[in-house]
Amino acid sequence: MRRDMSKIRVRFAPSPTGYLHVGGARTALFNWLFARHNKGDFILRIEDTDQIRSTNQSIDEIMVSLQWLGIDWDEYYRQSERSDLHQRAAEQLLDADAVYEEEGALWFKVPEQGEIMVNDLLAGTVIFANEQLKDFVIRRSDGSFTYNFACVVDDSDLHISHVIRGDEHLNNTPRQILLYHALGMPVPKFVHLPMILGPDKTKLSKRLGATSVLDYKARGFLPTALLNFFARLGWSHGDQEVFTKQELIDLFGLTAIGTSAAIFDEEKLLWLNGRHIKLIDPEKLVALVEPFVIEAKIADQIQWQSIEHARLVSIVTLLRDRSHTLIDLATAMAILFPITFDYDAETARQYFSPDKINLMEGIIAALQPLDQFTAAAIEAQLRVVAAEQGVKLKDIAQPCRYAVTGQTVGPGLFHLLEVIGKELTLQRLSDRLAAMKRDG
RNA sequence: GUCCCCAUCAUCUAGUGGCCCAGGAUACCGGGUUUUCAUCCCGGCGGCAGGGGUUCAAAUCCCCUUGGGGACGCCA
Repeated sequence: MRRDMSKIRVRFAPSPTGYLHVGGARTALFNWLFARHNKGDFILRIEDTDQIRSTNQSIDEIMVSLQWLGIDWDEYYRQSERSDLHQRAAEQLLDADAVYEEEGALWFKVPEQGEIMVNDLLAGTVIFANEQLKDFVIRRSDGSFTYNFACVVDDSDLHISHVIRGDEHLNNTPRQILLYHALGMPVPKFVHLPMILGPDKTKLSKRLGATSVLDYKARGFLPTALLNFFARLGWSHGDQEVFTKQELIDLFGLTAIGTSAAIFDEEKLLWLNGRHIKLIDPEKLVALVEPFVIEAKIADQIQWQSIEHARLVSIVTLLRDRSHTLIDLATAMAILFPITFDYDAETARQYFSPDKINLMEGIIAALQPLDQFTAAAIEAQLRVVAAEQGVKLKDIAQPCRYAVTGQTVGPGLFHLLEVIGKELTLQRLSDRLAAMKRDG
């Protein structure tokens, strides 16, 4: 087989012992961006040599997570299916007298003297003394191969050009280099990424929870926002904060990666998600928010489909300015559906007091005759009512808004009413008026 | 304990010896715009961990201290 040896080939090599968390996702992203930027290959290799802890469910979840993020791979391998390769390499070391057997396990002999130099593209040259490395197992007594060994054999066999991985692997690197040398294989370039720490400043762990990529999906984050956020944890491009996926690919480079660990700050992610929600095509936003509307039981499938598509596009365009997540957006969309609001007693006293009955009647009378229920027409009519009643526009707008949306805050009222539609608007206003008369 | 890595506002970061008595972003606090809230715009708060060097000049280079993190498995 011929290969272009200069081609950039990187891999993401997760162990399938749990879900994909944000630290792993960031590592995957940096590898992927590096590959895509350089027109190289991105390989997904599942490191499932720990047969006890590895699960298929975990493999599925990792793949689903990556797919959702939009990180696609060019090749896929499972380390456990490559044991023939590992076995041959082990025998090669056995023949070379580089390993010895003890209690059924195969141990690699580390020279007692000397030192091993790691040339990391980020950390620079790091020197390890052999004496503190100690011999290590490459094949367990059950016949399976350990991480350090399988990793080296696979990276070598797959012609990985750059090993881009978390900082916590830096200490493994001298052992791996020793293995490359013993196997007579070329050593790839190493890039050890600074870690992502939790809010407590310790290593992100699966035990801590809430760091799963899929959790962020469920909480209404956009994959592009997450990608953007992950990229900015350690990587930067001047003062730019918001990046599209394509910009990330175009601009990404190893030299712009920092060296210190970063803490995962959800506040900023929330802000960034809001920015991406404003950036995305409204048509796509409609499709993205639908499952959240259904999930939250704001509307069922039938009700959702009963709304004209154009109205859905209009409403998300109006509502997205104040949405940080798709859940925010879905929640705000409740006004489109025939639900009853829980009017807060105190707020209702303010807007629906008996002295407001004339006002409410005026609003209804003004909107009732409109044939074209458009924002412009609604605004014109409501301004007339305000003038006639001798009050400010807000004194009309707020009671009207509260009656029709159950909220005191929201998008511009005229456009909002247009999207909600004449029927629902008038029905809600009439219901309120009736209640005001009854209670008053 | 041993080894390794790291060190600019609370947080993410720009900064590769002079352009920096340090810039941007989030958060927070004011103000403006608006029918409300948000968005948006303007302003404010806030940092080069400490100490030694090197240099005409250091956030930037070197050393030490301190602090933080990681690794020390027949886990990955």
